[in-house]
Amino acid sequence: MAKRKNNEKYYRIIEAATNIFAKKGFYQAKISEIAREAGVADGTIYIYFKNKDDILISLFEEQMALVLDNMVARISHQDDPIKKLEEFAFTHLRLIEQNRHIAEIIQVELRQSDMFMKEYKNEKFAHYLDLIADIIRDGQEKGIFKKDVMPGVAKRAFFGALDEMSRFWVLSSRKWYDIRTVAKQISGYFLNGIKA
Amino acid sequence: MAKRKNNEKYYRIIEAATNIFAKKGFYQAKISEIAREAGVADGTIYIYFKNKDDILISLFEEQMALVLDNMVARISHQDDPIKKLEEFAFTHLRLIEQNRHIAEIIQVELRQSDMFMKEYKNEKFAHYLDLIADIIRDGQEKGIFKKDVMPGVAKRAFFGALDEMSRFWVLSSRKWYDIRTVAKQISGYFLNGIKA
Amino acid sequence: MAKRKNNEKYYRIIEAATNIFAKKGFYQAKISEIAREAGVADGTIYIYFKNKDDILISLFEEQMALVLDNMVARISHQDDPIKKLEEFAFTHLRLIEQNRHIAEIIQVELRQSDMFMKEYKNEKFAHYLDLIADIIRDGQEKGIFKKDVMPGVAKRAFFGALDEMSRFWVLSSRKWYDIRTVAKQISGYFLNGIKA
Amino acid sequence: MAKRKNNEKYYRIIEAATNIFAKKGFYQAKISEIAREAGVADGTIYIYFKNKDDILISLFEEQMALVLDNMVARISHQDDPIKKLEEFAFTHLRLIEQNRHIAEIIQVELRQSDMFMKEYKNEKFAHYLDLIADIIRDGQEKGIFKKDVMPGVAKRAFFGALDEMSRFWVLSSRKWYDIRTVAKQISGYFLNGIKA
DNA sequence: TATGAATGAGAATTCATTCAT
DNA sequence: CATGAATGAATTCTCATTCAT
Repeated sequence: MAKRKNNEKYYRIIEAATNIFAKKGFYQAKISEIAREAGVADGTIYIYFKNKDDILISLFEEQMALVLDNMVARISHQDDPIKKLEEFAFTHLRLIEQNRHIAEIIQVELRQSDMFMKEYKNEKFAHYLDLIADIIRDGQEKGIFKKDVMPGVAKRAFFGALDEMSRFWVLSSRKWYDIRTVAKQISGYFLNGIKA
Repeated sequence: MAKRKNNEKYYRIIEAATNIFAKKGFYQAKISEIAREAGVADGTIYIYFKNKDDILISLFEEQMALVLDNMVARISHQDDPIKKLEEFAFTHLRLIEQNRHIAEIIQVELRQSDMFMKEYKNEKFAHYLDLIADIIRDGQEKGIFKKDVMPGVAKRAFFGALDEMSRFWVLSSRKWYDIRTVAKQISGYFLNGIKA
Repeated sequence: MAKRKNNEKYYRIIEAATNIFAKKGFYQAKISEIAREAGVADGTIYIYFKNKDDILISLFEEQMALVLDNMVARISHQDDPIKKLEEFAFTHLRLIEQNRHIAEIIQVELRQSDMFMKEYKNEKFAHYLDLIADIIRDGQEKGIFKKDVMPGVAKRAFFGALDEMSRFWVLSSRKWYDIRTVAKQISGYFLNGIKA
Repeated sequence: MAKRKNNEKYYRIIEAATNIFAKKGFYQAKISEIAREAGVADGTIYIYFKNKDDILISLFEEQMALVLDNMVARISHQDDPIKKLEEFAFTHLRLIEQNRHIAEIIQVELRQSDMFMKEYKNEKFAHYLDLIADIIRDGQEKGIFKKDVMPGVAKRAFFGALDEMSRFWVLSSRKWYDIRTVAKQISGYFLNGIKA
């Protein structure tokens, strides 16, 4: 397999696949269609990717890396765990809004890959969730959050709340609520719920 | 298409499909395997179902009907909106625990069907979410919950929190937390967050 | 197999099949559709017919019997071989015009049944062609037609000329020529060609 | 779809299909059998042809192109419209005799394809018929043929006469008449019939 | 590296026919 | 005779992947 990084074609294929997966879904997307969209030959895709699942997973990893970096940068601007969680909620929802294709892929198509759902160890995603757990633990140490809150449960509850809202947006044709309002609401319930 | 209701074969096929989908995934499940498991001929499946997607959707509808009835019965035993939400969380998670196959299908396989994700109007599920919204509105009227909580957002946040926990369980090989504890935690965050 | 003759259902099925074959073609026509159109159960068809090919062949035989009787009656009104051939041409074309469904089946669908084309001994059709040969032989004996005309060739040439015209009509959406004119033209070429 | 022309595989498949269609009939011919006979994989056929009907239609077009060229070359050797029609009859029948497979396909199998019968605009065949009409018009202008002969009817009558004879040959196991005799007979009836 | 023609395993679905009622 | 649910064999076509150039 060719060196991926710093290779233009690798990113052309990733981008083409993002569009096609979002438009057609993982199983309906054809390798030849991705190749055409990327302006390469079918066979070329197999120089950069092991197989179809690998395109999806690579696409996901590239995006999650950006999302992670973005999120880390945003919340590092805040010191207060409460502000950090508010920032997390808003940044997450804004990302979904600004990248409908990516959001749709993560919400819907990613879950169509058996390899992804059942075999892939999703480290980037685990890391993303752990950003939340870390904030909560930090807050507990600072005496801001209740001691009996279980970070491993709370991180999932918080992410799940945001994620369900995202799913609703992605699957709806129109947006029903303002992002800032929703972010406020969700972090509001949660923060009041875990505050000491 | 033959009459479905009160027909033994219809339910035999639903049950067989539940097992096979959970074991292999929607796309890897073969009609002939479902037929064999159900003890009918391949063609018989097409007397009761339009196509493979239809099996999945029918399976979902049958289960959601049971889940809805079950949930309605459980929460109607409670008067207090707070108790109702606690009961909802516990009942939802217990249901997932007791029906791993069904949970796995709803969490994973259902999302592999384009027909389900993109065409199907999911009324049963909307109804399920609205049980939560109704409890919240009731609590607001009784002055128990804050007036500024938006039921349309809160119902998704609450469900999302439970659902993400379910996904974690379904995709994990082992169970990490006790159900009652998790239900308590999640309804705890949420209730403290929205209480007046 | 039930007695066919004098049985209403037998004829109801024949009629239904005539419509469905003409509309959809032999291979696209479904037994269940014919059954529905005839107002009987699928299985009932197999009481009156051996199989699908048998429906087509029976249909053809019933129609050819009518056509033959009709044609024999018409040409027996004439004594003169020339008048007989003119009458044959006109009667044949008028039949096609008045029974588009039947014409279409004979022209198109009948030829889609392998059994019909390759195994079936088409006695009714042979008899129909022999009406022409008989007229020609009669004319030769009376000194009206050339002795060197070969009746076995001429009967096919005459029928083929009429049949090709019919095919054109059946496959065209509109009628291009007046029947009487065409019958005149065709019998005209032919009669002048074989007259002594 | 790959470039067809100048591609060896395209013609290998056409030839294999010709044999299989003639031997088994269109509906009994299996794609995998054609592929095996052509020495290619099943999937390869779909690189060169849209579907099974397309093989049949392509086969027909390739043959009709040859037939047309052949016929045009033959009749252009003659100046006299009478000689031209005699040549047409003989060439047509000889072609049928020398290409039993192709004749059988055109006579029998082609008519089993709904796409061919109901959608395909048969330009090559129309052109073939018009060769006859052109000769007749030419003869009329030269005062050789009667003015009242309608070329649009006469071309079908002449072709139909030849075609019915061909059908008879194709469906008979043995040949009953000598080609030159039959060509003479048929063009004889017809020419005497239309001569001024 | 890049290509794209070739591969061929694989599976959903159809529908004529049967037969228990 | 009539029914129509059940059968299951049978086949087209798709498309991820390979590999000779």
